[in-house]
Amino acid sequence: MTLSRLFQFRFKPVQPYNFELTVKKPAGWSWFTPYEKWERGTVWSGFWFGRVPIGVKARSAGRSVIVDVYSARKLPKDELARLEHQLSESLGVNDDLRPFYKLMRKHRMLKDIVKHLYGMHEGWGMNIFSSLTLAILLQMAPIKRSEEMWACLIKAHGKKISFDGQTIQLWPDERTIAKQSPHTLAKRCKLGYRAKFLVKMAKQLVAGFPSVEELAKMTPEAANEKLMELFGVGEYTAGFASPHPSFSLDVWSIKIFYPILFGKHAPAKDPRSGIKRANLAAEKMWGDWRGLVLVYVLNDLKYLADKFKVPIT
DNA sequence: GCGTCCAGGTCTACC
DNA sequence: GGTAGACCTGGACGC
Repeated sequence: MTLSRLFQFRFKPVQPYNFELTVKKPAGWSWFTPYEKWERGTVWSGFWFGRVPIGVKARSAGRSVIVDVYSARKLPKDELARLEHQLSESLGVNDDLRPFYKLMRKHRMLKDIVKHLYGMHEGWGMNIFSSLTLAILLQMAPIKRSEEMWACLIKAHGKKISFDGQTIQLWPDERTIAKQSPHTLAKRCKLGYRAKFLVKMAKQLVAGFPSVEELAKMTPEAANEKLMELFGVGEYTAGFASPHPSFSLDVWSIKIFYPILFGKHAPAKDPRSGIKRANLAAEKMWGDWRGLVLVYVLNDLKYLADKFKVPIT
């Protein structure tokens, strides 16, 4: 599908702000889709905005971020305003990180991370189904296998969009996945039990579900509860997809956070058992900033491993 | 080469 | 409401 240029948005981020660190995280996480392109300070990416595939070209210009928006059809004014708002949230341009940095600098293991990732912001995903799909494919699998699963799923069912001389492949949308047979999906992309989760969840979303914006207007707890009504979505997956910053620890990240929170390694036999205690300690230590602490830590793991012997594998 | 374990969770049945 | 056990798959590991 070929898209035409629709509009240009210009954002003035609250400083400090680093565009490259924000859209291209050091840990390798992409802005919207694993198949977006990055070249000399410019990113080409895309996402589903409701039923409409959207392409974006974004770059930094001085203290501004310029985003060109591409679409196959014109959007009414109110939709355009919604898109502008969601893009500003996806770039985190309205967030003042200074109180967060003040907090990070108090911790002996975290203070240097501020220097390494200064100006990196975290934003919303633009599409709930894409975020949930990613989280479900991360369940109970080493990262390499998760990558194989999403590569196959996007190749088989993701939409290709072309704009500004680039072709980007999007995550599959919920209407496409809702029509698939879980058995076929499981066999084709080796998704295992996750195929049933994806198809049932897609059907629930097609039947009607709050948008990212509506979830953002809820309290973090209410948004998580709503997300957990979806089949296959537990606390971890809901936290991953929620527009509210969340502190979603899993069996892997608890091993990293245990030394940061308690100064010792997680229980070797059953690391999962420490998750509840770690969540309470993080809330006490960092309050509402704990979600961003998680993002910063996961994007500077090599430093933590080298300097503090934190287990990262 | 073969069997077992387990990984960036969640659901279900059972108590 | 709390808690085992099952769920896909494939790589790592021990023998």
